[in-house]
Amino acid sequence: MTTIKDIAKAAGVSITTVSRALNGYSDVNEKTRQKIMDIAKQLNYSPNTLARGLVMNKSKTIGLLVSGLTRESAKDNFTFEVLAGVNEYVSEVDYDMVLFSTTSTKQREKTYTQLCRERRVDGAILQGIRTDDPYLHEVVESEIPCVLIDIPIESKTVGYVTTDNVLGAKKAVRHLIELGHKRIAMINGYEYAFVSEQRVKGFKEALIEAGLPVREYWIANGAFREEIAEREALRLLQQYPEITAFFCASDLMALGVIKAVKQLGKRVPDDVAVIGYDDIILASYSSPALSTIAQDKFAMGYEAAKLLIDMLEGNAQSHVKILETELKIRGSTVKKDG
Amino acid sequence: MTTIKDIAKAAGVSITTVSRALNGYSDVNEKTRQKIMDIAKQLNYSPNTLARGLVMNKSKTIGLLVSGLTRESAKDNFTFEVLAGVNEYVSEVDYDMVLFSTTSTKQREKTYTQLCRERRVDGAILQGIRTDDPYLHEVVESEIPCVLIDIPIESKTVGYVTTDNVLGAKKAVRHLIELGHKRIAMINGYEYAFVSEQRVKGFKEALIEAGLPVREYWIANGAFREEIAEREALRLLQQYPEITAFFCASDLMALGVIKAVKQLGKRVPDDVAVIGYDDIILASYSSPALSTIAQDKFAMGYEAAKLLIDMLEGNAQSHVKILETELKIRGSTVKKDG
DNA sequence: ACAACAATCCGAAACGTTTTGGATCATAAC
DNA sequence: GTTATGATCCAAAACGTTTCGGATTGTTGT
Repeated sequence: MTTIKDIAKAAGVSITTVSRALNGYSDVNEKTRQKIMDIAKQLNYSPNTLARGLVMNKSKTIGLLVSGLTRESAKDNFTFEVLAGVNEYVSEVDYDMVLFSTTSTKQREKTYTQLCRERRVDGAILQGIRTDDPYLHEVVESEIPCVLIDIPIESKTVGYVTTDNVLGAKKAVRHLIELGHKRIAMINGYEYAFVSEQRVKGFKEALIEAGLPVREYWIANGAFREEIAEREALRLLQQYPEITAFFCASDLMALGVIKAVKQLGKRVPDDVAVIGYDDIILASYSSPALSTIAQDKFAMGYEAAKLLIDMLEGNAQSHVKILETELKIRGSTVKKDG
Repeated sequence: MTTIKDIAKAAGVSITTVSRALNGYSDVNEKTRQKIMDIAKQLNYSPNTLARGLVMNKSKTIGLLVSGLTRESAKDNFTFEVLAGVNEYVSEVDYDMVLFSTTSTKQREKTYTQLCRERRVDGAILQGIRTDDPYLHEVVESEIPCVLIDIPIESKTVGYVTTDNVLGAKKAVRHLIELGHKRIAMINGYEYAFVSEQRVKGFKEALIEAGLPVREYWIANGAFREEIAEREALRLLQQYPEITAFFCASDLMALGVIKAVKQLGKRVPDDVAVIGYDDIILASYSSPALSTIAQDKFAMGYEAAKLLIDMLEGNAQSHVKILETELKIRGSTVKKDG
């Protein structure tokens, strides 16, 4: 592996000059620079990022900390698309991305902070972690710059990107109401998710706006899991057969709800309408296709990376980025007659 | 950030001793070791991997080179699951993974090899790259240890993991034949994919085994893309209405074929049976649910990482790992009557 | 002729580790 | 009493880069 030293020897200059030539400093003669560049190419030189990182005290690497990078999480292509978005921006600006995950079977004994510090990442993006995750506060309180996805914490070193989940939920519920639904239930995620708080808030507000009663007992938690949502929907439908529509805090749960409806011999959307949240791939392929609130997951990753790197390089205007959501009407919601 | 030097000072020993104590060498007194460990913990010490990597000349990091980490590729959860598998093993053995992708809009001007050498990855896993990708040979010919997914190249530094695609294809076609199909078409991927070569081989062998004619003009390339497969299937079905079944080299293409069949007013599986390959998430959610040859994508990633790291640490028995496939029968194939 | 200045170069230190090749000392063997 | 042995420690070099503070020229202005 050729080093700066080899180039220096071949070019008959000092390593200082080689370094400065390669890095575009102005105090090196254009002719020597050319010569050095040529030799570097000819010797097939690649700089050693470890050495550089060591002396510069930064690695041009960011960490993506995700929880739940499991076999099953493929269904929910959220993580994947965020990852793709992060990767996209990161490679545009010549950073690298290293992936950390907590779901290894033998629970990793090192904390996020330790991981970040050992690997000398310049900053981190956190995706999919619960608000009660102990690591969350550890990271936030450490001085490692980070941006959170869907958790609104802001400080000198932490920012976040999210969507307006209250508004998103409202859009969904208003849509159901416009279709003529008056008896709407909700399957939420779990307590320790910021988006859950927000979406249920939007749900209630939309009902109130329309002059409809808010029935707490028509709100159930599905833990963002398909089967649990199915079970809860089944329970609600049996207990309260008058329900005509479901608003779900995730598409995966909406799919579970659809199963529950079918299981009771009812039809979607004619007997019970269902609307989800996220717009995962499955949403448009299920039958009936799922109406949903679409989030641009790729953009969330992209913007998170952009925000983080802007913060790292000291040119971040703001530490928060709110993205738009969009109502997608498909087959699982339809005008209610009668 | 506390260093080994701080610990040395605090403990009143040399940095050598600290290093050796922390790394479990035997030539340090148990009492001093304890003291050093305590101080290290108390000072919240994390080793600097950059420095370590620099002197040891290895980074305990592997690169995952994927092509096609785009928004759209989420449909095809192949990449994601492989990634999850790689991540799983890598974190089990305390390595790290950095992601490289070629699909950045502004084509990354650096080659894979340069990326690998700059970032000082110890080895690389290549997934989803075509056999005619110029980078492929570059990587294979460089001395960077790597393992390929679904490309059978083997050398002192190169290994691969794949499945038996000939057998897999045979299983699929035999299944169709057993159901009574005699006029079977195939939608393949593209020329520059090893798996395509193999699957079409299996397709033909299965036909011959059963004494059925091989009609080259019933084999079309769908480029692993849903719309292209749909178009090709449409063309074939119009030109040869006698076709009663399709074997597709990927599930995504199979979904396209199903669309084509429906578009012609025919039904799946009654008029035309369709079987895919991969067992992506969508397969079990589409309607009808797609029969397919399942590959354990997570395991492929896991085994690739294991193989690579075994190679790196000099204890790889073999450089190749072949995984099993499994026929999954769902709604898109059914006993043919008449 | 001399000072001032710009252009171009370089030596050496620094970053935080690991490792080599001893040094020191106490104990055991002769 | 001397020597060998083992236990425990350490100084210094090395990894490949960046950068600080100057050194060496040649040119310009007076």
